[in-house]
Amino acid sequence: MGRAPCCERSGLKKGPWTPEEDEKLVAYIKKHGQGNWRTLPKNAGLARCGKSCRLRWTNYLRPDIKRGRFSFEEEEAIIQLHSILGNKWSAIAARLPGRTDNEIKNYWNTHIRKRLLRMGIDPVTHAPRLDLSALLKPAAAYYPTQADLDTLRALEPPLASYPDLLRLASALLSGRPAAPAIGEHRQQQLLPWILQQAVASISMAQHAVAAGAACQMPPPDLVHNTNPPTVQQHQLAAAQHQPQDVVCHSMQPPTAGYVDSPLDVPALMQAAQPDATNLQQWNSTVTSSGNNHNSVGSGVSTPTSSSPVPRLDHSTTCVATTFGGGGASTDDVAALFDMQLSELLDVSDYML
DNA sequence: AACTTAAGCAACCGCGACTTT
DNA sequence: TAAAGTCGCGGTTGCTTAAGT
Repeated sequence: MGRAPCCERSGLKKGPWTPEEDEKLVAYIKKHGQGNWRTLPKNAGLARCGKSCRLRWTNYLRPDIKRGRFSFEEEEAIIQLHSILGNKWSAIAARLPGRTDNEIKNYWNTHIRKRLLRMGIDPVTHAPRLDLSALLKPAAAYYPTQADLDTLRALEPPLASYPDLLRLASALLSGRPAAPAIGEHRQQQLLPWILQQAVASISMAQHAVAAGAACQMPPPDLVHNTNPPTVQQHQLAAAQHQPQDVVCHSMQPPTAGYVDSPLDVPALMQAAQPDATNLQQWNSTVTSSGNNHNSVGSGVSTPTSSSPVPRLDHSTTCVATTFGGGGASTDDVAALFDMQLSELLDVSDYML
């Protein structure tokens, strides 16, 4: 069944198309229709192979092609369709009006695939690479506002440099043997709260710095500092210099809507050894400032607050996702959490 | 300002499926 | 029925541009 590749003929041009070539191709197809790609280039006066012409037309020149950034809805559709169809880009494109298979394929490889990997989801099987369902579900319940994301993204040093926060989160999620057991349900409920605290803490610290406060913490310009300020230090500094014109929506550990009984904070602090002292101070600062509504955090959102931005809704996104029983150990999850907390928050690409 | 690196995207290539002779 | 021809798909490459140093 041998067949010579159509582009092997000598003298045919390759590479980027010129505006003149585009014009010729469009004019010909408008007049004669697509017809026979093999004979089209010759008839249209193009020194190209038919394959190249077809590609140029279907991927770029076709009048019904939609240009510009993929919408959140389109991205959701791609993920869902891919979970069902796999790498059948043409089949996926057929369900997304105005988008080409090539465009979807490129977008998948450069954006979606990376994001799924960051979230611990295998982009091929759409299953978690570890058993992260317990992490992803509460993360999905937290809807960062644009202000939240701006705060986190502008953070110097980055969020990952806050060992106290990360350690607390890891301890809570791993349920270390030395600590009182923390139920899976509680762990799921705690993650959004931890993320909220991160945003609030950082925001408070930044307000303090902006106010030019003389405080007990090192200056924020610590990119190269091997000992970045602790959350506690930020909190202490911020508590002394709270602006009065902003309101924090929620600075308390989750109650209604999140947990069905009060948090046992001392037990959690015990779980967060060896930095329990720092964390206890930090946490008490956080919780005590929760009721006065004078604390800082211009955009800390609660699950019930309305958010102006598209929401990362895993219940929709993962509709066709199979959460297999990964069987990862709690240490695995803790290690992964240490590494990926900040990345789990990186949903800024969903912002328009 | 110059250089390096990374990201995005258009285009190419090889192959398989389908159609025609 | 088999060879030849055509088309379309998916993987990959390489160019361009933006961002970082």
